Amino acid sequence: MRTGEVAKAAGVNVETLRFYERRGILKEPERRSSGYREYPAETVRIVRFIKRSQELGFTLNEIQELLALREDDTSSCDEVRDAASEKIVEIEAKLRKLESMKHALSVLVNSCVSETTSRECPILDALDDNAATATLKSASPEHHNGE
Amino acid sequence: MRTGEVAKAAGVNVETLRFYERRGILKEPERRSSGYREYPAETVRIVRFIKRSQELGFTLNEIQELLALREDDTSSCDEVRDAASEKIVEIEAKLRKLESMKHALSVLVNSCVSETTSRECPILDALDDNAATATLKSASPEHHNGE
DNA sequence: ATTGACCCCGTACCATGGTACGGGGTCTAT
DNA sequence: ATAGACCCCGTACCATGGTACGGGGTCAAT
Repeated sequence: MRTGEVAKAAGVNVETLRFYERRGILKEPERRSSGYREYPAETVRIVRFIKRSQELGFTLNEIQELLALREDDTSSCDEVRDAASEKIVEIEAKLRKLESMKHALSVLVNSCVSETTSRECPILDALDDNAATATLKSASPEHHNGE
Repeated sequence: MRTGEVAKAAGVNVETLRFYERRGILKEPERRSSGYREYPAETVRIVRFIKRSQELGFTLNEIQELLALREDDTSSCDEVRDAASEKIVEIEAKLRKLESMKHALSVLVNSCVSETTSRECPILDALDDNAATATLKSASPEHHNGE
């Protein structure tokens, strides 16, 4: 497939493909004698994967790691397994946060349905992971500077 | 609370608070006669909410909308309910994607445990939402340019 | 009344993730 | 053989979400 085809099928800009290649997230495809890139069909799926992953809050670096897990025939199986497990943990954390966010919004919707005014804001409540009390303590220097 | 206190408690930079204020995502706090900002304790929770939401792939604009849902006493309850419902739908979509991603990684981990080589990459599979066939069709101009 | 920790403000800069531009070759169809 | 659609490359630019800087005022303790 040529760049335009891949781009269209994946719903991205042609430039984006070039960008991903420069970034190293897509590996360099074959070239025709003319210099045109010739992508394997798989590329479309990879690009979609990237886009979806981004929507879920993964950075390109993280996505690159995820993609590295496949095609990692050479390196040890243990490494791959560990890396994947780590990602699973991250994903589970995201799932929990989303769930609590969803819950908060549900409460909001319901309170809204039942009464016509006067609801207390559940949004912040539900997203305190250490809950209520933490607010007043001011301490706990929990940097999540991570990555 | 003063800026430094809020920043520390929320685990962000002081500059970030100023930035959020400029951006309009945090409303302008009271000022002392000296010009010092005097934040309500609640601000800490708001800022944490922002940070967590970002990790889940929400943009500051979206987060601003979410925050607008609380404290929307003035406007109609219907509006708030609708907006919240909309967000819930978005969140559910994210949840599904994360689940399928998690599943893909689990498959990877398991295949890795059982055999020591030769696994076919489940990562891309699991994240095709329209699955396999879509790849070869090239058509379906499904822009998710969203917003 | 001065030192140190904190706050103010404006402005500049940074990384990430692209997008756009523009001059040029390629490829197919007429 | 020439137009129109596509591709190449490099470089510049953009929005988002901050961070850093620097010159200056504030505040509490000594």
